[in-house]
Amino acid sequence: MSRENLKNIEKQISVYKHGKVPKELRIAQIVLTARTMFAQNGYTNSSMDELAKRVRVSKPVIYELVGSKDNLFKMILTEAGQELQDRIQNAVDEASTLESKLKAGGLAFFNFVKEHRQLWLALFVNDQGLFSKDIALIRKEQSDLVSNLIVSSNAFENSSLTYISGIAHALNGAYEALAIWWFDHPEIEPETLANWITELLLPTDLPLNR
Amino acid sequence: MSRENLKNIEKQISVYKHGKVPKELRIAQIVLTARTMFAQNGYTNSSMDELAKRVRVSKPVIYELVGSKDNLFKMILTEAGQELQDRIQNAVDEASTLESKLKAGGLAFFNFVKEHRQLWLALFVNDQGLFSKDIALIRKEQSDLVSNLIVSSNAFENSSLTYISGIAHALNGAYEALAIWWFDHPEIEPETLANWITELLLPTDLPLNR
DNA sequence: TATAGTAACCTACTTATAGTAGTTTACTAC
DNA sequence: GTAGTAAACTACTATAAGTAGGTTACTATA
Repeated sequence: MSRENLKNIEKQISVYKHGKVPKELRIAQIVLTARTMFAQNGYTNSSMDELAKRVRVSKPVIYELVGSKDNLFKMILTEAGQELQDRIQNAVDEASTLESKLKAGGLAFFNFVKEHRQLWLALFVNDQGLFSKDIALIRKEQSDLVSNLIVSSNAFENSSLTYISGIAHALNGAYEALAIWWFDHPEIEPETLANWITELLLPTDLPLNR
Repeated sequence: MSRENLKNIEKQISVYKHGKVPKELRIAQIVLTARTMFAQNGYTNSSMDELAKRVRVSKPVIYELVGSKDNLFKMILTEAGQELQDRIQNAVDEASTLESKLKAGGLAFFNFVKEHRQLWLALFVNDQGLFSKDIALIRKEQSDLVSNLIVSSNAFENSSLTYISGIAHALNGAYEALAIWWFDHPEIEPETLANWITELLLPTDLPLNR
């Protein structure tokens, strides 16, 4: 991601005294500036007027070079997605056993998020602001429900509350992702889905709807 | 959710010949109409002008009664979130063992999604359109990676590809949710998070970072 | 060194949509 | 039948995406 950083690009640009900068360089500057802007403000709260101001260029230049706000966001999204994917794939490839592959892949993912917190949030999670807090609240309530379930069952009796809270959120994320996946597999019964996740958490040797 | 349906409300409204409808009734009509509109078009692609048209009222009436587009969406989001929460809680309460509680809770969730597919998507997942396809593509690539991992490890050797695909998506959802949760627990190391999910999937009896 | 061609850029607009100021209409109580 | 008010309206502002059409500065060739 961003093989060249913004400082470099702008140094190169400063050479062109009267402001006529070659296309490629200008595009790189726009994309990198936009990436920062989206990370700071999210998609909706970023405006093309502001971007033009930051790049010190008029709006039609932006549109000429990157097409539209949507397209600009998609470029950034796709590039970041590719880097994330590559990093996970490499990590997995370099490990040998299933367990070490899972650990390595997970670690690669969390390291990516750590390095690009704001950007990751803006690109992959939601259009920050507006409703993220409200949705977070609903998620928290559901996770609390799961946490209570786990605690009262003594299934993880030697575990810390932090761990349980994290696992509860992870579990809710799993349900949600499975529900999204379900849109493309509508023939599956709700009972089956519920069984899948239960079985994943509490493995039994009983034959299951797999 | 929607103790009264829209048909009922509009029947009551039709009594008021010259269009002066009591506040409460009008609010109910607006909220229910908006819920349908948001479910159909998502937040961004819904406009207050269109809502006013559907309700056959001028825009200031809408603003007088529900404040703003944001607020309207939040009302609907909160109500739906509350119903979802209640249904899961009831299902969990009525079951006895941990396993049956997990199944019942999961089933309640998936039934809710089934009954309100479009609305659930619009409220809880994303502002449809724009980037949902691009994000879905990235998620799919990552899930494929996980699927391949599972298949090649023979960890689930008697499982169908559909099941494996679903589980892979669920697992990715778990990672993502844990990363979001991480924003509120930044002191935790990436390694710890990666271990948590690995351990969840492949339980060992070794002591762990819990 | 003049000038034709073009890449890069600009000013000033249109369109869409959230939100509002100020006014009018119909029902209600006396 | 008239005063008061709840409900509604017309017509506006502001912001932001996107565009039409024209201008400027570099480049190649005579």
